[in-house]
Amino acid sequence: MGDELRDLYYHQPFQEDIRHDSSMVQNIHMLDPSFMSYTSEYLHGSSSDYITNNSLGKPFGFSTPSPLSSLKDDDIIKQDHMDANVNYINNNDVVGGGGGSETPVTPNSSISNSSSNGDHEDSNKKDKQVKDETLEDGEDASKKESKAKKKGEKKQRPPKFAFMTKSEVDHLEDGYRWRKYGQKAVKNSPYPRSYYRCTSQKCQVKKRVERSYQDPSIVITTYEGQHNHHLPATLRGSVARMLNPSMLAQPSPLMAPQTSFHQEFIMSQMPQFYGHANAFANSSMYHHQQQMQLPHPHHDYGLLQDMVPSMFNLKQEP
DNA sequence: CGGATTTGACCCGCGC
DNA sequence: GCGCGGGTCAAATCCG
Repeated sequence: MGDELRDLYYHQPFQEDIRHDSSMVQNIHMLDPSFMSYTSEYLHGSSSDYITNNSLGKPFGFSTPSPLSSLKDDDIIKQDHMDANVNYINNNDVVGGGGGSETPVTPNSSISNSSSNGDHEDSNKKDKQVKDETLEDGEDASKKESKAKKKGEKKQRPPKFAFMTKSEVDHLEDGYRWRKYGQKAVKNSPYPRSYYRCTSQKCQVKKRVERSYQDPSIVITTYEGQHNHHLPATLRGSVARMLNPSMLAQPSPLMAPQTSFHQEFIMSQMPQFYGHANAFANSSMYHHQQQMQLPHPHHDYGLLQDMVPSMFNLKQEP
C-alpha cells in the first residue's frame, strides 16, 4: 500500500461491543467488500472514489447477490465475484498484522478532526433542510446551490466500515448511543435494514444494521463517519476497554480484553475515498480467487488496529 | 413529559 | 424521462 493511499485513509470509528449479548455473539466476521454492494450509492455512485483496503477481499467469494451466502462458521469466507465498480486493495497488513506499526494510531485525533465527514453529512443535510425551510422563496436558490455542489464533484461520503457479527440481536452495543431514524426493506431479503444516527450532538456518525437473509444469524453492521466525542460517560467504564483506543483518546487494548470472548474477525472491509479505482480493477489482487483460512479466535492476532491498521489511521487535517 | 421508535412520504442517484 | 432502490425526514406513536 502506497504512502499516498495511506495518507488518505480515514480513521474508522469501529468498535465492537459484545458486552450485553456476549453470550449470543459467537463470531465476529469482518465484512467482505462485495457485501458493500448493498450500498448502491456507495458503490455505484462513488465507485471510483473508494478503494477497499481489504486483506481478505479476494478470498471472499460470493456469487450470489449476497456475499454472506457462503459465510460459514468454519472461518472461511469466499468470494468469486466482485462488483466491477469496486476496487479492492489487498492489504496484507491486515491479516499479517505486520504492517500495523506502519500506521500508528493517533488516539486523540479522532476527536479533533472528525469534522471531515461531518461536513459531508452536514452539507447533505443542509441541502435538504434548506430546501424544506425555504420552500417559499428560497427554493430555487437552494436547489441551484445543491445542484452546483453536485455538479462539479460527486457527493463525497464519509468512510465506511462494515462487519458481520453472528448474533441474535440486531443492534449490538458498541458503547455509543444511537437513535434510529429509519428502516427500509432490503431487496431480496425478508429482513429490514435499520438506520441509526449517533445521538451525540454534532456527531454525524451513522450506522446501518441489517440481517443477512442467507444466514439470519448474521448481523451486518456498517459504520459511517467518525465520532467526534468520547464514549458516553455511563458506558465508558464497562465498554471502553473493548473499544478502539482512538475513540477513547487513550490507549487501551482493543481485542486483548476479549480473550475470554469467543469471536472471530474474519474480514476487513475498508472502503476508501480514493481515485485509484481503475488501477486495481484488473489487478491480480482483484481477480485473485482463493479461499483463505481466517484467523482463529484463539490465536493471538493482536489488536484490531494491527490487523487493519488503516482503519485506525486517522486522516490528518492539513 | 421527554426521548426514542415507527413508518409513510419524500429526495436523490442511477440504469434503462 | 421514467422507474427503481437506497437513504432520510418528520409526524405520529410508543414508552419509561
